[in-house]
Amino acid sequence: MAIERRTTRQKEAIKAVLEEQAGPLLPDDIHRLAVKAVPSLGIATVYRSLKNLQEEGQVCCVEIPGQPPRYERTDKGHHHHFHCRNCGQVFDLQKCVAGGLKSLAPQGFQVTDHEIILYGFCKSCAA
Amino acid sequence: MAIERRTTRQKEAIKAVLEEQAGPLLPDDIHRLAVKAVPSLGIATVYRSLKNLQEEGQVCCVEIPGQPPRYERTDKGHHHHFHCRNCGQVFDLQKCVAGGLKSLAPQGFQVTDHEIILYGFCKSCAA
DNA sequence: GATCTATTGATAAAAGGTAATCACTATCAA
DNA sequence: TTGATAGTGATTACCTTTTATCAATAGATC
Repeated sequence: MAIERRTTRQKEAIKAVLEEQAGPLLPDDIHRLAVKAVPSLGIATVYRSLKNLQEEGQVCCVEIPGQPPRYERTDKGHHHHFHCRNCGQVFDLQKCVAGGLKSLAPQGFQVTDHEIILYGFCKSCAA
Repeated sequence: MAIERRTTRQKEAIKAVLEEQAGPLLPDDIHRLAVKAVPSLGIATVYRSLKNLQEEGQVCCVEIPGQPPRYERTDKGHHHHFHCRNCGQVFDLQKCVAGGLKSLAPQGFQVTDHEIILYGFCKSCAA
């Protein structure tokens, strides 16, 4: 039998944080933000909830090279990310240049998907 | 005073492996290949040499999201990578669509560099 | 060849992020 | 309200990659 899922303040707080925030967040960021709603929230619960939300398809993992995984809602559609070299924050990009990408692969290679990451300085840090 | 650098069979073997191989390699791959030339080679020496070669600018680090760092020569110029979802190998791509990329960033964002990673199946694994 | 000391190799240990444990709490159907 | 049990929180354990340790080895200079 499938495990009976219960609604808890902790899960709701974690989901709310992911709803509100635009870009992908680190487990630690999520914890720091969700603690405001549920002060007793432990980091273990954040990891557990993220795992569950991933299994349920509500949340997905975003990996920036050399950094631990971040998490974001899956309902944002295909997009890529910008990583600020100053503040470390990750922002969503709206558009995608996927069109020409497949042509980059050598003959015989089969491209199923791709990742584009821009690096630089975000609006606040560039100023 | 700067540290006096000595030429050793170990360092030569590690550099040779990086010369011969096309794509970026994991420290463990480098070790496995270089051991053929210097059977006593330890993994610690691979890490030490990679660190030195990086400082000297001869080698740079390639990071595929969710994977440990790989290393490759710096003399290959600007290029990106293809990661095979089957065999896990990483291949170099020759071309780059950098042209349109800066337009992806929001107003006020300053793009300094970028990363493109294609995923799929390499020639051998697609067959 | 002798000497100095950078380098090595085996190992232990660190670092960073994640998962397991377990007693306690709180959800929810009855 | 009650009872069964999913969920929680603090902590420990874990896992993988990387670095530190240290006695032994081996380049480079004379």
